Amino acid sequence: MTQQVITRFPPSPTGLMHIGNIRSLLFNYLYARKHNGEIVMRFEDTDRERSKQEYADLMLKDLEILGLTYDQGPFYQSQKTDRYTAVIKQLIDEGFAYEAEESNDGSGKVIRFKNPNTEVTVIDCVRGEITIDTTDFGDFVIARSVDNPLYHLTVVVDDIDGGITHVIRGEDHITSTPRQILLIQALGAQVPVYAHLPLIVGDDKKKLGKRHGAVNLSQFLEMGYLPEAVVNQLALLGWNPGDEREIFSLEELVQEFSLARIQKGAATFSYQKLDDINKQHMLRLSEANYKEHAIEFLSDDTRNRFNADKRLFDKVTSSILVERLNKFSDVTQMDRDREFEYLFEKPGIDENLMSFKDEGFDTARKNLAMAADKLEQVSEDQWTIENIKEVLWDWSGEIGRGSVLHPMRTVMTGMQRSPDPFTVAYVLGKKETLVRLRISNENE
RNA sequence: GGUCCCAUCGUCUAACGGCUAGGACAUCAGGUUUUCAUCCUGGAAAUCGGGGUUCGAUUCCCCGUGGGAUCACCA
Repeated sequence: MTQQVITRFPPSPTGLMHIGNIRSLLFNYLYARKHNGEIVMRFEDTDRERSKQEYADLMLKDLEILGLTYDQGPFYQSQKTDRYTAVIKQLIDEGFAYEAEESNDGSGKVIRFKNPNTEVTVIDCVRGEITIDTTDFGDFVIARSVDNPLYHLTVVVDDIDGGITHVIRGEDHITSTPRQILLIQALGAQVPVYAHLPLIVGDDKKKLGKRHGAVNLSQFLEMGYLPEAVVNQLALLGWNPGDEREIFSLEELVQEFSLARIQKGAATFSYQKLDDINKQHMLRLSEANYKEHAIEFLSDDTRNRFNADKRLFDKVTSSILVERLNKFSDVTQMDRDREFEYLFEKPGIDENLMSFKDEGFDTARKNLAMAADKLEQVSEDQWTIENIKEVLWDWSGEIGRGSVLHPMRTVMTGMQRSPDPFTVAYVLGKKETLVRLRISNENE
């Protein structure tokens, strides 16, 4: 048996969880789970100024939402200073590091690593061997003082202490890898396997950032995207299963994942593709789950009205929403456009709207009366879209479908554009449908 | 600028050196449809350029061009 795989989630709690962040964590997750390994959760919070506990808490919550579980931690580097201090002292004692006199703020000293100025070769799963001359780095700083360590030092110590076997991270870390390898060698530890992921970029090909729009998970959730869709999209940015499948749950991704199928080139984030992936994940949802999400995106007013008639919302969801939504926030837009209004209130009579082409209102009214008579014959318990359509289809074909269906749809909804009349009639129910179709009575 | 990385349709990508370069999203056209949405069918659309190696390069090598990352007492 080979060595147990251990990967890590090492975010810095200096802000909200970022898409690029999540992608790195996701790949660490997929690789570890695929190989029955473990994942260590740790916060790299040595920057005392910028790190905040609240960010750490929010990040943990995001991981939970995404389903990215870990096996150890969360650990906080800020709580391990004794260990780092010991390592720094050891490095100094062994001549690998030294205290330098200068310091930015003019006070105190700084700890520098004594660079052996050698060439270091990084063996990377994605890119092969990358050789870099470390002379360029000079004697880089590893700590502000013996008890105030910096990133490169803490990463290396934690990876060694945690027995991390695979470091999977963004390509932006590639040039700092040789520095870390130098430290690992000085500490006499084993160098992990590296995999540097291609960057996710915006339309301008630059690393995805705030200026490109939404980048935080919470923003995507607010826009009505499903966490599993975000995960799916991120996995496909820089990786593919080797065949033409595209829709995967997290579990399915674990099954298919392989470092060998990671791309080298940067990938542009696409909302259009996300929409498509999201829609397909929405269709995988159970009806109960679907409704739960959809109702969240309604205005309070509309939500209350639907809550008062759960059966109505069931019908709307299964016959209208599933057909029309790409993401759940689309219901917010529909709501704003008053596209649910007709469900609760009978729209006023608009003679122009109801007249099909140049047939005029009288024809419309006559056809509506006939349609009502036909529908009268469908019993309450047979009131389905299929049955409604069957009763009207052939007959309306004889006198012109538009002449019947257009007035019917508009008299029920009051809208220029709407779902088809059969669906609308089904949702409204038999009684209400007939009331709306029989306009003659009230006008005379 | 130094160092490093990368390069297939607009976008994400497939193609152990060998079919007409395949799929998805987007787009366009046609069809179904009273409308919108959906759905069906079809189309257009790519190997950055130049040299090699080879019987044969998207694929391997070199040069160029382009893009990106990184050069902190941030992570």
